Amino acid sequence: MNLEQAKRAFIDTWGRLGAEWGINRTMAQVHALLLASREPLSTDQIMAELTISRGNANMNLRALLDWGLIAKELRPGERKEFFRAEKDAWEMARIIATERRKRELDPLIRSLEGLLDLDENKKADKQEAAAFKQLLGDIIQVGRKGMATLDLVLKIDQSSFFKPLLRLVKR
Amino acid sequence: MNLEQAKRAFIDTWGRLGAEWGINRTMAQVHALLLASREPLSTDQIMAELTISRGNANMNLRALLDWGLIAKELRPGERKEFFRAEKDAWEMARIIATERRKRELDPLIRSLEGLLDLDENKKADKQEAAAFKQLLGDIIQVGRKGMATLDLVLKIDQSSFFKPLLRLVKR
DNA sequence: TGAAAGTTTCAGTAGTTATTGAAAATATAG
DNA sequence: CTATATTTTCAATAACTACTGAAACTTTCA
Repeated sequence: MNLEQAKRAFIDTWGRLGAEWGINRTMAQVHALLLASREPLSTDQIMAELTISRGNANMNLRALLDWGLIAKELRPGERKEFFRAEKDAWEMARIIATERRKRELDPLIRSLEGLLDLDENKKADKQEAAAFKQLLGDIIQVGRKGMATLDLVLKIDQSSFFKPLLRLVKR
Repeated sequence: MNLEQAKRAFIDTWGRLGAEWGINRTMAQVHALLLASREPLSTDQIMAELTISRGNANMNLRALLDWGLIAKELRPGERKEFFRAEKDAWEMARIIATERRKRELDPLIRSLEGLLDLDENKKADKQEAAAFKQLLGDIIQVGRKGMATLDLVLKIDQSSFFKPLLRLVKR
């Protein structure tokens, strides 16, 4: 397998991963393409590589920008916009985890918490309500603990502090 | 908000969560319904509660069984099958994490590893190939570390050892 | 063994999400 | 300011996924 094939396979795999975890397949593929590319790419290059339409490319590039996974890069004298991916794997993981948490987990936990203040009007409800509240409480606790651990892991790792610095030096 | 409304809201929220994280919405709703229910429920009860068809109910019940999130329960003298959900939140988390990892993350990491043994035939490739391999290596490392941490968190928590025992005593 | 109760399968369809392509909007250079 | 390059939007449609309902199958009981 040569480099070109390996890159293709990577784009494919990353796309599948995205689809499985609730991220648009094309968005993940565009991300992979930029990750695998030494140089930043223009919209037209991305369209050509992935054989997707301009609209599709534009939409997914904007989504990636919005997540903070890629950045625009302007070349002096060029009118086109180029895109470059954040390439530090830990930083990527941090961004993805933080974004998904912000967008999905936090609202979820908040709405579960909202369910906790139900009032039992009927006497018969009491026992059942207690069991239900216990369940909600446990789930919320697991959610919290999971998030806390994630934070810890992502913050503690040394490479996330040093690699960005290193990259600045290398350029 | 009374208990009935809170349960509805819980089913709704859990369903949304499922959809966001790549699990069939109905599957998550059936799961939530069983979680919120003190008694085990039959297929017909589930169909009625969620207003879904028999086929749909059956499909998603089988999927939940397959994941190990619910169990069949037979009542003496009854021909119908009843279903009961695993209710320990930590055990649930463990099951979901383990299954998703087994089904999705492990194959992913294996295929990324497969990409590592690419051969650079052209001299020009060398440098680019090195960068690409570095990227792959980093991603694999992050994946591994994430999984290891998850294992640790889920194994260490005391409640996952003691709660199942406790439940046996309570019955 | 046959009828009744219950479960599973699956082709067709509904519903949802992603993609296209062309038009509108915006930005740049002369 | 005008022409041109580039990006953005969005209605139409394609592609995909989930759901239904009825038929086939299985199990149980008399």
